[in-house]
Amino acid sequence: MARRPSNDTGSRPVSMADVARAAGVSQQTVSRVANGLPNVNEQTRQRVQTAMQELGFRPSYAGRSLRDGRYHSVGLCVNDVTKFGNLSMIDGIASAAREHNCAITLVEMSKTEEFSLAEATRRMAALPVDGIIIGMSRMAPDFETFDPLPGIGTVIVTMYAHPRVTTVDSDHYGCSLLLMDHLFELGHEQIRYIGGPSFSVDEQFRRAGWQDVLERNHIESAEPLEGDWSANSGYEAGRYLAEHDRTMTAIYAANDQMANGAIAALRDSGLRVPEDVSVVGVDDSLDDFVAHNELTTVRFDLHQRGREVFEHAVPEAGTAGKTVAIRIPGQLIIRHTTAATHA
Amino acid sequence: MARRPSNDTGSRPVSMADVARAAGVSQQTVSRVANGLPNVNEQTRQRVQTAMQELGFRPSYAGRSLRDGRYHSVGLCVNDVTKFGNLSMIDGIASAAREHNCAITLVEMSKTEEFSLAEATRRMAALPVDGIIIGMSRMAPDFETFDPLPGIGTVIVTMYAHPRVTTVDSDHYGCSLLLMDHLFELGHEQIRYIGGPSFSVDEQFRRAGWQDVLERNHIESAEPLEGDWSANSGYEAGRYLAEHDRTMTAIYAANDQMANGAIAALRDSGLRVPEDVSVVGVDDSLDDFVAHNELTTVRFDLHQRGREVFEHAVPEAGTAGKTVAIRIPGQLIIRHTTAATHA
DNA sequence: AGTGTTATGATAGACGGGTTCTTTTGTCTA
DNA sequence: TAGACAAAAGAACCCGTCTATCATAACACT
Repeated sequence: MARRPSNDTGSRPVSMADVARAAGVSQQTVSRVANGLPNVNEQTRQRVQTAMQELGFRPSYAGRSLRDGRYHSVGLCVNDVTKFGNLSMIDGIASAAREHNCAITLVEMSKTEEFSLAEATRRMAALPVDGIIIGMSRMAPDFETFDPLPGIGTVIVTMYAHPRVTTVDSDHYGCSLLLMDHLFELGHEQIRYIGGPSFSVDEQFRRAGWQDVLERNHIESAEPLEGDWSANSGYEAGRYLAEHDRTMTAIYAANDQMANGAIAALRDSGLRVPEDVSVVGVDDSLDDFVAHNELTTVRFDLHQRGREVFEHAVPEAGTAGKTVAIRIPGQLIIRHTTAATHA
Repeated sequence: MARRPSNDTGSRPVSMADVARAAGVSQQTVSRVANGLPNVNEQTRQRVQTAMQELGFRPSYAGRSLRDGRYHSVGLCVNDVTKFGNLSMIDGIASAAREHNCAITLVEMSKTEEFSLAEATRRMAALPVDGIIIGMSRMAPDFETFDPLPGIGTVIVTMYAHPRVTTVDSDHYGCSLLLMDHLFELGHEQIRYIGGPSFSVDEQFRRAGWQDVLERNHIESAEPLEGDWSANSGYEAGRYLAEHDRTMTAIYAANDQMANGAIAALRDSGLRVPEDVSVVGVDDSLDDFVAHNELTTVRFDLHQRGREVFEHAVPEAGTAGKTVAIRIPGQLIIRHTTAATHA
């Protein structure tokens, strides 16, 4: 059987051996030069470096990884790259990874189908990753029973806590408390809620926060409305509320996009914001899209979340072991869609 | 020197040899089971699989890659994940990669600093990638002189053509032609332009398209305005135009966000859209953020672009070799911010 | 008994980089 | 000129997976 050619012409990538042959030295000397080790004659070093240049040598990632058992990459699994939550997750993790001189190995699962943590883990495990991060934007069917792969750091980005896996997320419950407290201080009590799709984990926690605050204040909560995160769905909901609820003084929309839609709907219905109805959102995501963004909202520190996620997935000496659940608080940003009630 | 333990307790990842030992078979047989080869007794197969389960065996990515010289991942280098163009690129490539059962190795370069293609290539080359994709949203200083690394597919996402590298992009020049033709058909001639930052490659081509159409029709083009892609910058520009240009009948904003800002500015200045001034944008990116999006715009098929990019970066048998420049046309979407002139 | 089939093991080598150990070469000193 | 010592370079081997041979059983079918 024909041995692959010794790279006179061959398509095989250039190895240290090829460089060694070209420079007339041993492969070890090439290694020494490549890694800047001492005890190499200056003349020899030159010769080797020239050979490297000419042959276009690049060290084999596979060979090196095999040797030192590390990949310098962290695996990230999301279902849909474009969703605000996932995007901001990628961004945050990317910058944390960069600080650690690490790449991200990104796998996008099906955008529509439900996916299990086991499946996500299985796919990530076949890739060059030192740690696994799974964005769980909707409840996985095997969340309770899931066991992380031994020997590799695993983090799930979600609000739910897990007994055997570290979870990290922005505090989607706490943001509701911030906003609701703000509205209460302004005298609002009849606060309607426009949520995202009910399968969304973020939605579940944001809604729970809204509901709990009302209950704690002994206010009977009116039925929450369900949107799909889009401005149009917020508009629909806003229209409905403007026409059917005369007692409402404020709307809490579970994201800024829906809040923006709701504001448009209220104004189209002849209601003033914030004079007649106050509106709040979450995410602080409108700036690029809307001129003079005036929405009161909550901003999350997504880079901090990225760092936390990364550092728990790839524990840097010592941090290892403990399973924790980290919730990163948001920050209330008061603009001009909220005002005190008249009463 | 102490040999690493044979994994009674050791932290070394589980290898085939470990599984073989546990199952009391040879490494050969484990390999046969792992790869579903025939000629393995059903009972033995069971035993091996059980051992794999118990030990948590996962085949070494490094070992396998070293062996068969492929990584099943494509490298993607961008400067800022969150920018619309980059995000949509990631999304398109991710879905193309998934179709090929491939992952994406993502490297984010500095968001602010200029980066060279050589630098990007150097970093990507040290990672497990079968191909390299570089998003060049601003002109790289070494674009002209850049030589791709031999032996690895390289694609630059940009409108500029390159003699030695395949480039792919949405047609940021053609989109201007589509929009300008549309406006001309409606009778507009005094069409002002609100562009993105001038260092942006997309901006350069969109503006060139606007300018060329005017010149071709022997219309002296008024000074283009420069924004930063944000709605606020579009608002500023729109305000300025409303106050200083009485002859203008249409505005071409280089993206939807600025268009949206411009519309708000025009209305705040007492001008009606589209009755007094028509407005168009590019990207079709408003839907999620704005209720009842009525903006006439151009939509790009970002998934097609992703596929083209991917398939040229990782040529599937045969496609290899030729350097091409691919421009994917956009699609004009006429909504209700454009109308015929009165005259 | 002879032939073939199936199951498994033993051994080795390829892949590329890096470490460790050993050998060679060169220089300086007594 | 011999001995000491350091610098330079080479040889061997490991990492884990896969494949390619052989070799050796056990078993079935004529």
